Amino acid sequence: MVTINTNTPVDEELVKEKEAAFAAFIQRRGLKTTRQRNTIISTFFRMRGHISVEELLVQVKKANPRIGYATVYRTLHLLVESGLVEERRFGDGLARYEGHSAVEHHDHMICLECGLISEFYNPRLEALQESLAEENNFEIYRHRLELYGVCKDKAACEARKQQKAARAQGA
Amino acid sequence: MVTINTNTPVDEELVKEKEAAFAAFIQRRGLKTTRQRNTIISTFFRMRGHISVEELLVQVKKANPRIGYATVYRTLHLLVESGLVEERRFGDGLARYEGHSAVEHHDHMICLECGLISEFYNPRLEALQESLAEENNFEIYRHRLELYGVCKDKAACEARKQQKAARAQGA
DNA sequence: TGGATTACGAAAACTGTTTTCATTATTGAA
DNA sequence: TTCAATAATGAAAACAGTTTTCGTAATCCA
Ligand SMILES: [Mn+2]
Ligand SMILES: [Mn+2]
Ligand SMILES: [Zn+2]
Ligand SMILES: [Zn+2]
Repeated sequence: MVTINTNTPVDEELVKEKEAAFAAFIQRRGLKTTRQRNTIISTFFRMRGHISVEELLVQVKKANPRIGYATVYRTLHLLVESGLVEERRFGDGLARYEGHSAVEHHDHMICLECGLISEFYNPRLEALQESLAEENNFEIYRHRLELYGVCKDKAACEARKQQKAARAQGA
Repeated sequence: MVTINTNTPVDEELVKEKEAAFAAFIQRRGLKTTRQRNTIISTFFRMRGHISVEELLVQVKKANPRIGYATVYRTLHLLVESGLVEERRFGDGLARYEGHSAVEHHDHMICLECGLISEFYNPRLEALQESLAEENNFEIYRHRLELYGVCKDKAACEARKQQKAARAQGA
């Protein structure tokens, strides 16, 4: 298993690449380059994790308070269409977005106590899914696997939970 | 792999068992037995597949047109709480419900062309997930795995698609 | 630089679901 | 059997997240 580390700082090189890739996409589609879209994508790519529209908007407004959420929604759709970003839904009723990690595809473990989302990738798991699809005469385009449960490290889990509560209080 | 067959007729024995189990749950919780709830659950348990609220309400109204969707929603929540029914979300934005099949837990393959949902269960897959969780110091409560793709049997897939379109037209 | 085209932002609309609230039904005790 | 107390119902309003509308503003190519 590969467990994907989310705590490393954001790689500026990579961000620049993604910004360029998005610019190319905009070009290709005959769309226009705008101040707002640039602000939104450069904010987004510098954030970590699985980001909700709300969370993104808060950050975006720090750079330009006049940007509204319609534009954020619209830009996120473009990011998804460009293939640079994936939409996730972990069952709390809101869409979350993530730029691709180092590993192209990955699945998730979600702690129901502290909210920690761990990412993992396992080739045996992927292969097994393929073979099950094969048996059923089915061709897989994409899949989603989410493991819901709790951290076994209760101390760390509780600490994250506290931290989260404090943040919610302050906000 | 076990592929679960959804085309067999509903087992009346099993339905009666489920109705009894729900009655027991209602009792245990100190809730009241009502005409509406009985209608809703007996309708639900006689339907097959992954049923949306809308689909259920249509059938329920045939037995009692005065039943509103608030009661259907409320009863479905009770069914889920009772453990007799599971809620599913396959990404089309609406909740779907299913009574347990022969196999307690199962995962899904969803055809993006014809909408066919195949159910499967594979112990190796389950075990692999457990071992991945173990490696990550995580305890799984539940999981969801969905494979999205297309049927390889194009003829059968197309036929289902046509049938679906015809049904939508007629409704 | 003009002018067709695209994007923006605020607000309204939409969708699936939940809640409210006045009314009705169920239930266990008298 | 009544009789409350309690819970459930149904219509409509509220809700949350997201999408659409529409008048105005920005972009960008000839
Ligand atoms: Mn992820
Ligand atoms: Mn199923
Ligand atoms: Zn945790
Ligand atoms: Zn198909």
